[in-house]
Amino acid sequence: MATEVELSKQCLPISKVPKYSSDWVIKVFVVRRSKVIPYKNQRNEGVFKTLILVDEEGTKIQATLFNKHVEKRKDFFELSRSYFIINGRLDRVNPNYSSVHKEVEIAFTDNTIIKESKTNISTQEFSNDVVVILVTVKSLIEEGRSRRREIIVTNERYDLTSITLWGDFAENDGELLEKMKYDKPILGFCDVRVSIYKGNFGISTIPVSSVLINPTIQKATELRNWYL
DNA sequence: CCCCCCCC
Repeated sequence: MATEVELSKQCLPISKVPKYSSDWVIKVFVVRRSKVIPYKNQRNEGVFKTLILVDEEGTKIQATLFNKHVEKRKDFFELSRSYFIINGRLDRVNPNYSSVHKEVEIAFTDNTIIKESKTNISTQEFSNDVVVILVTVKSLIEEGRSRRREIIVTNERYDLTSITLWGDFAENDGELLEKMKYDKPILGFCDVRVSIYKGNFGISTIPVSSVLINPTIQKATELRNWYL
């Protein structure tokens, strides 16, 4: 197994990895990890899990673990940790499903090697991010299978803004934020949707969104300093 | 190889 230093030298940014190739090393930071989701249709049955990863340039990419890879890779991809991915495969995104990257996503093969890195990537900025301070967390609303939870946030101009968390953002992240709300955490939202309801500007999560809690990025530090 | 993309 190559060392951390050797792997770092071989690393390519996602933007430079040749498309549809499977001989490369990237280093990514985990911004989102779904739970294990079972599926069943006419052709296939199994489980999958999706990840959203970001590299040092701020390029985000989705990765899907299918079936045996869910179990095989279960000790990897903790939130807010960095990993080397060696010899994964870059596949074209399936237009039927949402993906955070327009063209490609990562698939895992039997030849793919994952190695945790001891140093986090030094990303200062994620593409499409909104950095705010948490003000209030409202309660979870369940309607049928739908789950949503509204939170109120602010920026340094005191623009109070409503963000609606959907699905597992409402359940998992929402519950975590409920517990942390008095600490006034800084939140980084990536790839969210802007909406106008009754003349009010608001934000909603979508399935490709990610939420970073107290991210170690410049904008978060500036906002924290403003608040203190 | 794939579930969700929504609401007052």
